[in-house]
Amino acid sequence: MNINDIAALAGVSKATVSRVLANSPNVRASTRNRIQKIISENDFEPSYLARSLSRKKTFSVGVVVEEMVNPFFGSIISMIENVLNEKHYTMSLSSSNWVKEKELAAVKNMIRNSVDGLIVSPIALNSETVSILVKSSIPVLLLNSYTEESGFTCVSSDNFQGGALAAQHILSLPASEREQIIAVTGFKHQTLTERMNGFNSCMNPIEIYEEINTYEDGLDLVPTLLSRNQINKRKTCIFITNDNVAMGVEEGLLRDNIAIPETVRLIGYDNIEFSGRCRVPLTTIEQSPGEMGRIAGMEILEMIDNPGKKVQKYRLPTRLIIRESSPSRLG
Amino acid sequence: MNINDIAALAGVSKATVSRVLANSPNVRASTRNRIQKIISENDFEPSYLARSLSRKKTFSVGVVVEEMVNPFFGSIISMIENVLNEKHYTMSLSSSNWVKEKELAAVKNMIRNSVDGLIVSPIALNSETVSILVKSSIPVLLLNSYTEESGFTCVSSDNFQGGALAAQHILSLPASEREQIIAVTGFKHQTLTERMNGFNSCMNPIEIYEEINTYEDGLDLVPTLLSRNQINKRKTCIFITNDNVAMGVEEGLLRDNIAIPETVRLIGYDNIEFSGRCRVPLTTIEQSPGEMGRIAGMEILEMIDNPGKKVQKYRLPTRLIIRESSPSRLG
DNA sequence: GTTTGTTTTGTAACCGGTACCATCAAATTG
DNA sequence: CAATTTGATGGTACCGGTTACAAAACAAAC
Repeated sequence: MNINDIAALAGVSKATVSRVLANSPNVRASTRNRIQKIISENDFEPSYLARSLSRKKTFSVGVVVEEMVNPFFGSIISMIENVLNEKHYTMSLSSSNWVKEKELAAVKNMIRNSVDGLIVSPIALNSETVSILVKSSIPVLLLNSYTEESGFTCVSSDNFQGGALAAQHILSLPASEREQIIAVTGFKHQTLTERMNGFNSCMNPIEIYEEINTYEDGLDLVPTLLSRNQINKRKTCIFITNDNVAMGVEEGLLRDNIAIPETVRLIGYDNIEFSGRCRVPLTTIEQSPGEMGRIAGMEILEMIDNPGKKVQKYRLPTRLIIRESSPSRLG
Repeated sequence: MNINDIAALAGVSKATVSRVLANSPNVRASTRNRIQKIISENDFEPSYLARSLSRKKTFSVGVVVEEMVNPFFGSIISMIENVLNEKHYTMSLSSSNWVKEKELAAVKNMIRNSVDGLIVSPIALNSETVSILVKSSIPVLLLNSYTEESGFTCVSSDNFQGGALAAQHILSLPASEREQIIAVTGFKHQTLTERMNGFNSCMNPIEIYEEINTYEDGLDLVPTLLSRNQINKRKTCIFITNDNVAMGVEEGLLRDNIAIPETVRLIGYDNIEFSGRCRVPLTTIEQSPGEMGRIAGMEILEMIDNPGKKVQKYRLPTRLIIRESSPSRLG
């Protein structure tokens, strides 16, 4: 069942059916009604493939993120979808699972599918993906990533400020509560690096542990922490650039009967839903993934509608959430 | 830059370029090389829109779920995407956010976009969405939903068995540990109803609370629980058909200094990542969302390749995970 | 050097819409 | 009443590919 069939049934040309489909005013009311009746009687739905090809517009936006099973990206994606749907756009979603080849393939695929715009959360900024994006002729928005140089519109959290916020919280404590400072971060991703840069801009941790990426990594780090830093001897503050890892460290410490926050204070990052519900609720830095998604969605739509729009750099502020793993003061 | 431009540059007809694009063997090697050089020099990517229109095949599968910010659906979706990508299919994702109109719109949209197959996790089975799906001419797979009657292939967890498993765990306890049984469930969704049916098939809770859907609902339920059932007087087992809610109940009980599991035992459902990390780790029923996604993805691809394939009904078994909120025996 | 067979390439219809332009009837105007 | 405007509809090229079929090129056989 296609537009020709409907035209034949209605005894009109397909141009007229097309006008009805597009709600053009230049169709006599009686003709319109007749055609509409036939359309609904036959459950006819026009092919968006053909329409898109002809109109050179798909009303779809591609979204490529590092992972989906992650409440942070989940919130972003969900909000992007809401914004797009409101304007009758469709979202095409792919995840790279942190592998650059998959990211590149996903982006190429989106372009071949003629998306009207592209929102990408790149694994790295110096990648082939990004150089493809530079050449691309469609609007591109970088998510959760910030770059000064190129002509990209960026929407990211202010990770530097977030790291600084964590440091300032520690500095606000009495000196006796912060005899030694330790930082724990993950692999080399811009977001994590900036968090550490912000943190380090305010203080000098005695030790920085890198490549600690998962809950289990956090758990496994505890013995090292205890032996190398004797954190049960000196009042220690540990800043961990990721709540999930922080929960691992917390669990490890509790298993060794280290008192939180009396002996060790923990400051996480992300304010994931469960960081308020773990054994000792985490003091953490809150981002606004929903807001990031909302802005990214609105912005890409504006870029599509208005190709001359000038590049924007959004850096969303973060907030300190104080909980029991590191209260303002003890007791 | 399109296929005609490439053809002109190479001095051949577009049919020949099309053959090169499709890796047809019927092209002289020298011609093929010349064309391929021109293609890569110009970064030419064929339009999948045009190709799909012509081939009547999009290599895309639509997926409609209730929500995305949810580790259960996140795992499913992520695995579906993996399976599809492996076979060079694309996933189109939409979420209904539990509103039927959005679900219907999403499904219609997928169909208009000519997806080759559709995976839907329906909000309800007696909806307009499902009746559209019945009429649809493309392969449809119902996810997280089970229906005997119609010709749908279904992939779901065996929720009845899961509920029964929870009940059997309680029955395996000494009678002194289960003086009264309470059940807490959410809104009328097939999965939850079946969990309760399975549970009730083994025992009769003295009270069933319904429409308890969120962590906060769980938290708020505790005062009612205490006053109506005097759960601090009798050893009580509470079965809650959702871990997130169970964590709310747990938190509420702990705030009232009710001992878990000494006074009250909690049995949740889902085994979400954090149910092992909350204050008192939850005994719960584990599903296999990843496996569901894998099967759904493989199955829909087979249905697409082989339209005559007979309908399958997958019901994945669940497992009891025993943790501290209700151990096999106390102490 | 034809004839026949096999590759390789070109032509053109088609997929299912959109949109420009032409046509024609009805309505308005002088 | 003829001239002109307005409104509704039809004809058709086009979007960018694919593919059946025809034609041409080349190789092998007689």
